[in-house]
Amino acid sequence: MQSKPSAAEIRKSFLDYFLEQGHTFVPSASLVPGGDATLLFTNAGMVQFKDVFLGTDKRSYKRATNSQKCMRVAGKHNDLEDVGTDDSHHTFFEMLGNWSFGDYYKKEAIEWAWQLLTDVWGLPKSQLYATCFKDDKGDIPSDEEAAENWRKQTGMLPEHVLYFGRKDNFWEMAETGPCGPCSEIHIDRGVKYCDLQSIEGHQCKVNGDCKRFLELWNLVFIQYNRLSPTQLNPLPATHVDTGMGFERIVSVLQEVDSNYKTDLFTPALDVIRSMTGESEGQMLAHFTPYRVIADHARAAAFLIADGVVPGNTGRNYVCRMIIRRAARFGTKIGLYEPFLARVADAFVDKYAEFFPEMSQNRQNIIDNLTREEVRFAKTIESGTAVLDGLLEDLNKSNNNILPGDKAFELYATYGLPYEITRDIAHEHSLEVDEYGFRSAMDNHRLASGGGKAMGELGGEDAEMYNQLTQKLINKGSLGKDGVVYDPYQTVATDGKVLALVEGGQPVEEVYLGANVAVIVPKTGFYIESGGQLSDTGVMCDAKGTWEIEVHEMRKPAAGMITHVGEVTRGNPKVGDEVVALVDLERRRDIMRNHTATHLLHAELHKVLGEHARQAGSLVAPERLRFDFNHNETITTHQLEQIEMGVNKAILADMPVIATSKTRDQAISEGATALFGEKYGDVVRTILINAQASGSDDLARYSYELCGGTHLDHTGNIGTFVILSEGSAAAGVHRIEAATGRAASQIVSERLKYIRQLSKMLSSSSREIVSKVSTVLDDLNEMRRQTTELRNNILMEKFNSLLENVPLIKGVQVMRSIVDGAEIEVLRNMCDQFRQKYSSGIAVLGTVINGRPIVVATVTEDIIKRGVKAGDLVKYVAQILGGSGGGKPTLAQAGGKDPSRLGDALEGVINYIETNLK
RNA sequence: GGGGAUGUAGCUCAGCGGGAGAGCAGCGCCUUUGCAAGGCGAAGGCCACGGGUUCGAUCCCCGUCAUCUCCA
Repeated sequence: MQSKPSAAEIRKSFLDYFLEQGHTFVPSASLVPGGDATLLFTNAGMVQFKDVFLGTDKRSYKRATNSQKCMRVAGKHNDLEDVGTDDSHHTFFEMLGNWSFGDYYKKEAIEWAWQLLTDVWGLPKSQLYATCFKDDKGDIPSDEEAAENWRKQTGMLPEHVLYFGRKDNFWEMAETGPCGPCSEIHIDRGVKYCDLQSIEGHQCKVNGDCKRFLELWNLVFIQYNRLSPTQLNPLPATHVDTGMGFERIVSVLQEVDSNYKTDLFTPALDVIRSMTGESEGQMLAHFTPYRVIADHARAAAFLIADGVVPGNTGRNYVCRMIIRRAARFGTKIGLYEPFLARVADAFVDKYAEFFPEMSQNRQNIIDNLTREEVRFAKTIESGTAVLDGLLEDLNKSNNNILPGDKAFELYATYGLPYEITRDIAHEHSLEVDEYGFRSAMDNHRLASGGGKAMGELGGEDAEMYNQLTQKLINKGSLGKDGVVYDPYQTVATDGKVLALVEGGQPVEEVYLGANVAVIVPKTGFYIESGGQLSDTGVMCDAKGTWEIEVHEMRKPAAGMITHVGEVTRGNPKVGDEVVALVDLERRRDIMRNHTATHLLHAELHKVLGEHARQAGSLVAPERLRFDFNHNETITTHQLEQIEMGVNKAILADMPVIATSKTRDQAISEGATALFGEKYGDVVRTILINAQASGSDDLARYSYELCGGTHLDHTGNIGTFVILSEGSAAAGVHRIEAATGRAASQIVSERLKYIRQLSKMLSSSSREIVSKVSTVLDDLNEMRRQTTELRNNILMEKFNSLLENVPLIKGVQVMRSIVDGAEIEVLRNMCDQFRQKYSSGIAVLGTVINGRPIVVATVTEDIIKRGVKAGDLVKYVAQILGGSGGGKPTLAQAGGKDPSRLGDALEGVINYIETNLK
C-alpha cells in the first residue's frame, strides 16, 4: 500500500496546483473579519474578497488561491451542541479555495477542479458526481454551460451529472447583491460508508442523508446581481468562488471514515489519551468527548492566536463557550485539572508551519486556556453551592423534581451547565424538569433579541457610485484607478469638480446649505482607517465665490473617494476650479496622537510583555484611545513606567520612516500586523528607529504595518500624558492619553491647581501630599474628639437626670429633650437607662437638621403590660406631624414640626396612662 | 446589543426598612522554655457610586459603574 499523503502535503498540493494555473497565493485572513460588523467570524473563504465582488475594492491580481481559517459556531442555527457528536462537523476548519475576479469562468474552473481531483490526487473518476443548477421555480435559466463542461471532462460519466434546485445549487451572499448558480462535486465512497443501512427504505444518493456520498467541493459562479427578491440583473464581469472543506478532503485522501482520524487530529488525540490512560479501542468506544475536546481546543487555540481571548461578550464569549464546553466534556473522561493547554499545544505544533501566528502565540494560548479553565472551575463551585441550597429546600418540601426555571436560573445567572445540575440532582435522587429548562431557555433567547436579522451588506449606493466611477474613468476625467489618494504628501490640492452627489443622485450644481458629496481627481484628505479619524477641511473655488465645509470622507466604491460636507457659501457647480484644504492644525494633532500610539504600543510590550497586543484604537485630534489584551491589573508603577517610557522616546527625537513594500516582505522583517485589519498586497510600514536616521540597522523601537499619517520625528509629539486607564472588556485594558497641544493644556492646568494648593497649604509643591494627609488625619481626629467631648457632656447631664425619674402609675418614666444629640447618642442613653432601671420607659427627643426626632425604649416587663416602644413612638410622632416605628424594646420616630417636641413628650404621659395595664 | 445575579471589615460571607455583624487574617496583652495552639482585648466600614420614596434606607425603587453569568 502506497503511503498516504499528510494533511500538510495535501494543502500544499492544492495551493501549488493553482499557483501553476497563474493564481496568487493570498494568506488566510484573520478569524476576526476586518471592517465587517455584520459578521462575528470569518466563516468562508470568500469573506476577505467580499468587497471585490461588491465592487467596493480592487486587487492587483485576478486569480487567487488560499486556505482560509473559518469558524462556524454562532449564528442563526447554532449547532455548537452537535459538534463532536459526529465525525465531520467542526467549529473551526480550513477552507481551500480558488478565485477568479472577472477573469476565467466555468470552463477553466471545472476543468481544473477535475484535473486536481482525478489526475493530481488520483480519485477514481467513476465515483465522482457533479451537480448543476436547474431552477425548481423555473424563473432562472438552468446552468447548461456548467453541465456541458462537466460532461466534457474525460472519464466523467454523463449520468453522474445531476441537476438540483435553489436550495443546493444557487448561491447568494445576502438578500441582495452578487449571486449565481453553483456546481458541486460529490464522491461516492461505497456502501461500506453508509451509516443508515439499517434504516428501512434508505437509499444512498447525492445530497442524501448518509455518509456514503460526500460533497467535496463547491464551485460558485457569480454572474448576477440581485436587486430585489424578483429582480436579477446580469453582472458585467463574472467571478468564480470555490470552497473545499480541508478536513474532509484529507479524510478522503487518507481513506479514513472520520475527520478525527486524519493526521490533523491524531497527535492531539494521543495527548488526550496519554492523560486518560485509555487505549485507542477504549477511546473509539466513546469517541464523543475526545472529538469535542480536540475540536474545541483547536478552535480556541486559533481564536486566541487571532487575539480573541475568553470573555463575556461577542467573539470573546464564543471563545469562552467552546473552552468551557471542552472542559465539561473532559470531566466525562476523568480529566479535571486544567488540561486543555496540553491538547492545544499539540495543535500549535501541527499548524505552526502554515500558520505562524500559532507558534508566535503559544504561551498566550496556554495561559488563556488554563486561566479560563480555572475560572470555570470557580464558577461551577459557586453555582453548585447555590444548587445545594435549592436541593435542600426541595428535600424539606418533599418534592422530588427541580423546576426547570430554577435549573435555568442556575445556568443563566450562575453559569452552572444543565448537565451538571442534572447529575448533582440525580446524586440526591432528584429529577430535573428538562422541558421547563428548555422553554425557559427559549424565552431567554427571545428576550435577548435572538433571531434578529443581520445588518445590511455593503453600501446601498455602491451601485450608483460604481457607475459614476466608470463614467468618469471612461471620459478620461479619472485615471483607471480612480481618484488619486495621497494623504501623506499632500494637504492642499486643486483641480476641477468632477461630480456632485446630493440625496444619493449626481447633480450639476448645489446651493447654500446643501449636504453634498464632492468628487475631485485627487485628494489629500485622510479617510478614516485603522482608528485614525477622517480629515476635515474646506473646499472653495478659485475665484472665492463658494465654499464647502468638509465634515467627512467616504469611499463608497472601488476607486471612488468623496468629500462630504455642507455648502456654506455660494453655489458650487460641476466643472468649477476647486482648491481643497485639509484643516492642518487638526491634522497635526491627529498625527501626534498616531505616532504616540505606536510609541505607547511599543512601551506596553516592554513594560507588560509581548502579549499586550492592540485590540482597538482611536486616533482623534484631542486624544487617543488604545485597547489591548492584558489579563492582570496594571499597577500605578507600571502606568508611570509606560508614560515615562513614551516621553523618553519622544525626547530621543527618533526618525519616523514610512515605506511601501509587499506585505510578505514587511511581515518577514517582523513588522507588527494587527488582527482584524485588512491589508492589501502592498503595505505601508512605519518604522521608528532608535538609531540615527540613515542606518538600516535593525535597532528598531517600533515597526508596524500602518496606513495612517505620521510625524517625521517623535520629538514633534511634545508631551504625552495618560488621562485614564480602565477596562473595556474582560481581559482588555484601555488607556486614554493626550499629546501636544491637549497635553500641555492639561499639564499647565494641573500645575495651576498645584500652585493654588501649595499656596493654600503654605508649603512647597512636593510637600503637598504629606501635608494634605496630615491635615486630613488631624481633621478626623478633631472630629472624633469633638463628638466624644460633646457626647460626654450630654451623657453627664443625662446621668444626673437619671438619678431623678418620676413615676407614672408606679413605673419610672423618663422624658427629656437632649439638645445637640445625635440619634446614636439617644440610643446610647436608652441603653444607660435600661442598665439602671430594670423596669421603665424612656422617651428622648432632639432636633436634627430642623426636624424633631424621638427615640424610645421600654423594658420587657412593661411591654407585657401593654406599652410597646413602637406603638408609643407612633403615637408621639402623630403629634409631631410624622410617623415612626421599630421594635417593642427600642423605636424611633421623626416629624416635621420641631416646636411641638415639648407637646409630644407631654403626650407620652397621656399614652401611658391610657395604655399601661 | 439584550436578560439575570452580585457589590457590606484586608479575605470569605451573613444581615435586608428602625442599634452594622460572624469566621479567618492582622495588631496588643496574657498563658507557654520555645513552637503548635489557647485566653483576653482593642482596632478596622461613605454597607460600590448618584438620585428617589420614607419621619427614618445597608435594606425598597430608578440610574451609573464594576465583577460574574447566559443569549445574540
